Amino acid sequence: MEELPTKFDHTKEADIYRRWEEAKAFEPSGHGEVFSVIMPPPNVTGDLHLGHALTYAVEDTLARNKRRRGFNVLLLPGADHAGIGTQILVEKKIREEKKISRHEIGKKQFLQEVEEWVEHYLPRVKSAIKRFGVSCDWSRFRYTMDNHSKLAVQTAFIELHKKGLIYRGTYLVNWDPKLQTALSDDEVSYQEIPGQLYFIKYGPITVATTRPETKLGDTAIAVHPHDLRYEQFVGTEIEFTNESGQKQKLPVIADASVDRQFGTGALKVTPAHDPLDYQLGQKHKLESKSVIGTDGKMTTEAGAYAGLTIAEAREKILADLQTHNLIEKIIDHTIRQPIAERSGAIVEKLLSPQWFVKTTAIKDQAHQVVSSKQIQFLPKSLEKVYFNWLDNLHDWCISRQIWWGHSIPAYYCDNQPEKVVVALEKPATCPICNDCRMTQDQDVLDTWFSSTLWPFSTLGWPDQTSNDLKEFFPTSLMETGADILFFWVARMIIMSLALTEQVPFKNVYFHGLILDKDGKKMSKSKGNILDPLKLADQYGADALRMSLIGGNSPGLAQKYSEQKLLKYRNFVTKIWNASRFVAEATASQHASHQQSAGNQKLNANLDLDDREKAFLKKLAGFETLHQKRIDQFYLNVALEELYEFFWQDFASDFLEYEKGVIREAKGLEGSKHNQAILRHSLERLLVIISDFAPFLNQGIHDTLLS
RNA sequence: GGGCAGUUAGCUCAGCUGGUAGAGCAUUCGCUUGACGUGCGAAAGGUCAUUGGUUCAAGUCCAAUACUGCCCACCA
Repeated sequence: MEELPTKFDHTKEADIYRRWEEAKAFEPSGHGEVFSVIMPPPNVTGDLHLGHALTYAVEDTLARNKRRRGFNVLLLPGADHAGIGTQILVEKKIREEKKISRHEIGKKQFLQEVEEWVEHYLPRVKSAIKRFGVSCDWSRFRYTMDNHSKLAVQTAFIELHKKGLIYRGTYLVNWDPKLQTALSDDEVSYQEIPGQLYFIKYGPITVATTRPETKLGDTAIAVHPHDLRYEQFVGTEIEFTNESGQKQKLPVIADASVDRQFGTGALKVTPAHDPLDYQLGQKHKLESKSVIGTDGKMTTEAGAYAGLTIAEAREKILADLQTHNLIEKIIDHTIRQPIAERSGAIVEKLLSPQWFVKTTAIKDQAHQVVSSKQIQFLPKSLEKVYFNWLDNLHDWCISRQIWWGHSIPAYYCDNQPEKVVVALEKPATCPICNDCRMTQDQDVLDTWFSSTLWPFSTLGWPDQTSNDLKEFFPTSLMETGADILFFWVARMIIMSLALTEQVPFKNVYFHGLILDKDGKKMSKSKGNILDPLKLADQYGADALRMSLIGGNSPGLAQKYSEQKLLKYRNFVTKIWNASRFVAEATASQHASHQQSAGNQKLNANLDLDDREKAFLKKLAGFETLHQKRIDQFYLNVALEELYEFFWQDFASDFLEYEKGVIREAKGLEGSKHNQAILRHSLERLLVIISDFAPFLNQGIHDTLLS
């Protein structure tokens, strides 16, 4: 008899996947209860990290479990065009390779470069997903910039506009001076840095500010209505000497939002460059004076300071104030600086015409569907985080002044540029002036706009007659990282309610961040990235999948190291060898019975001893509990228990026992039933294992149990 | 300033609806040349962060405290 290999050859995994794919094993069966999962589309930038691998492992394990139990399973793969992210990378590429900027290369040529980039990376993303063994339906693969997605995005924009949920207006937005685009609130993070608080004399009133250069855009002084120190000035105009030595006048207003404790209790109001000041300006009908431009330099409104960078302007204005003895004092003060998450630039708040989604109009509904359990979060604690986000929600700025993204179906009248028509096609003649050819909006949409339509745009929306939409929507589960709760999950809920009047999914499983072994975030700059593809090649995809699932608790961060991988690599080897033993010990018996593959019915006439009865009972109990764990999404617990049961109860105890009996019996006949039970038990366990380690299961059946 | 989470063996972490603490790795001892890039058997190691409460019974529920991490927020 030829020697069987003593370990699973994971280099064959890709071949196994190819066979599955050819057999079209992953398309929905068309019958049974529906289980639908739309996979989070990874960025086409091509970098898959361990978080992606974890997502795939969880989704695939669940999908395989449901599929083998007769569910009608849809697992739909896709990829995201990643607007700003991709644009930054392509800009970097042409800067390095061609030594030119995107402005030099021009929009048309630049987009060509992006398309080439995508063509290069998209296949990589697909093959990575395959490498992890994900049993998704490739015939339904979608990309956020494919033609159908474009139609969905345009339609969504138009419908929301019709409903009054999308509007255009000039508001204070987050401006990234480096990328030259507006950003949403969620794309801005804040860092605390040491700074100064300047006490500047405005005649009789001294105000405290961290940003003296915005002084040029002041249009009022605000104080608290009950502040006795300033009561006499409220409603009047104060006159004072300004930085240029000139006399200047500003009105004094009273507003309860002013903090009496801070600084001097008096606030200089710069409506064009600060959120609170902006609100004050709206409320008190103040003029707005934009002194900082989109290029991050002072505008002509800034007079003598025009053209200076913000830093230069600050320096000069402080010097000028000093000259006129207008600085009372300077103290150290920690300031919160807004940073653009993508580019790292310091974000400026400035007035700019942009498109917005009126998310605030849907937030009550968005709150309700979660509090009423129409959507369940796991872990539940994230519901509070979600509610908190909704409570603080502002409308969502969706226009971006970049090039790579979905275009906006809005057309301006050339004669009256303030007039706009929103439509799928550019009107042949302008319905406003009946004269011009109209110009399309040059901006593109925030990447997340198309992402938020994903649960239904992938299923055929806006085509209401789509079978997939009818059958699989709302989807059963969304599995993703807790870090994109706001960016994505919350907005999917809002957009789905606004456009389909349904929830997008019934369950959300959030996994936590995967950290390195020291508990640090993995990032390229730190050089502590573990590449899941390399790990899969080194240890096998099954071991990788199990190591990620085994260490994951919903919502909690996990420290990850190759040590965890070793545990499951050994588990794979253990399963292989237990199967190898059973195969060898039962080969002749098995053949003589000519059992058909998959027939796991145990002959009822077999005479079982107590030990065997006990084991089979324990096995049945384990199977029941295991399925319960899976149904509750406790995959980590389910896997750990499987590990224990297989290794201890099956391999070390039961298998060793039967091995002894079979050896004793020597002759085949004497141990026939022991062999049958052993084989039967193994096959039952392999069924469960196949959810977690599909390649291994396939390999065992191909090589050992065939 | 507000919120959320974590704190369990040396390390990494499990522990569902409360009932005399578990795994992997590391350590110690023994065994094993035919399933097992090893495995098997055994040992050692924890007052489950602290304090108080509920209970016949708490790592598990409640309250407070401490430390760590994360998120949110218009103190200019």
